[in-house]
Amino acid sequence: MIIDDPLREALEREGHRMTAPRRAVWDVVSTAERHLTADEIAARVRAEHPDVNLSSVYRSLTLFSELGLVRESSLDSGGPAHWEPAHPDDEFHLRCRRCGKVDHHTGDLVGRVREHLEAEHGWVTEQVELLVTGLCPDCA
Amino acid sequence: MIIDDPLREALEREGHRMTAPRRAVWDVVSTAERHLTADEIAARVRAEHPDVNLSSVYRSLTLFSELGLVRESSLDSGGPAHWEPAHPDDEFHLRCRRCGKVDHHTGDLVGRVREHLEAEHGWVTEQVELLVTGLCPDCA
DNA sequence: TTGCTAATGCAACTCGTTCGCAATTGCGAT
DNA sequence: ATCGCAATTGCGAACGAGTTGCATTAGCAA
Repeated sequence: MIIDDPLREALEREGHRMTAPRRAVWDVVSTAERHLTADEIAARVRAEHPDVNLSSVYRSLTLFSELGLVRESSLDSGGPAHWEPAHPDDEFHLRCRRCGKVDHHTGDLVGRVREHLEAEHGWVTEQVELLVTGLCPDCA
Repeated sequence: MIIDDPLREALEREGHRMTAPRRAVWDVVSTAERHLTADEIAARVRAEHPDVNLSSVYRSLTLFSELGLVRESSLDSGGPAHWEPAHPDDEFHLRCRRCGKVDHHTGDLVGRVREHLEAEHGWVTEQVELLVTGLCPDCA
């Protein structure tokens, strides 16, 4: 018995249909060990569902991001976008310049940005994206 | 008499030639009141130099970013990249969701990220990009 | 001024992503 | 159950930002 199905819940909440492509895309993204491009997602989806089209993958991802299930992060400008399950935005990205690895890191920095901007400058903070590029412990 | 010419200095330092298109692109970017796309830069350049090609604008911008003169920031994933003069990276971006305005803001947050990651986690921080999306004081 | 090479203009091309449309399919109503 | 219709899909064509190959032009050192 499935006790927690965020995809089904989110779809029903907004009146969208549960379909095989959507299920498959969600399974791939939500269990991926790293950020995937749309192409990579399509490839993994097709291992089980060979007929799923790339456009459907894109459409699913777009919908999921509107539903708050996934997040698009264009770490390298120019290249294809990468997708990851949504996470609280006090988590940020660490990208290693040499090996390309992307880590997540959690800190209170994002919360501090929010407080500071709101109290001192009147900005209402909705989303914070923090990307740190450098060398990971292995490559340093 | 020109007392400070970062473009000429940077070009000479690495053995590149000073050309009319490069001069014009640099003038536009370095005096722009906001971040511009390559297309917008080309349009402004052509007001004075109608023959400058879009590819030359792209090539100039790519070179300038290697020289550390400009920075590419892909604030909206999907859309065209925006370009701005390079600035110290303890300055970060505030983008208003409603009016689209992009402000700069300086704080010690970026420095703190750097220290924390280096001391506690062994990461060598080279570049920090921080983008805050929300509502500016006018739109809130 | 000359000569060599970097840089340019132009057009064709790449590639990630989107769109139009006919065929399919989920799912609420019957 | 099954019907009917709108949502969703697959497919291919289109789109737009950015890049590249190549013949021509033009810096700049000698």
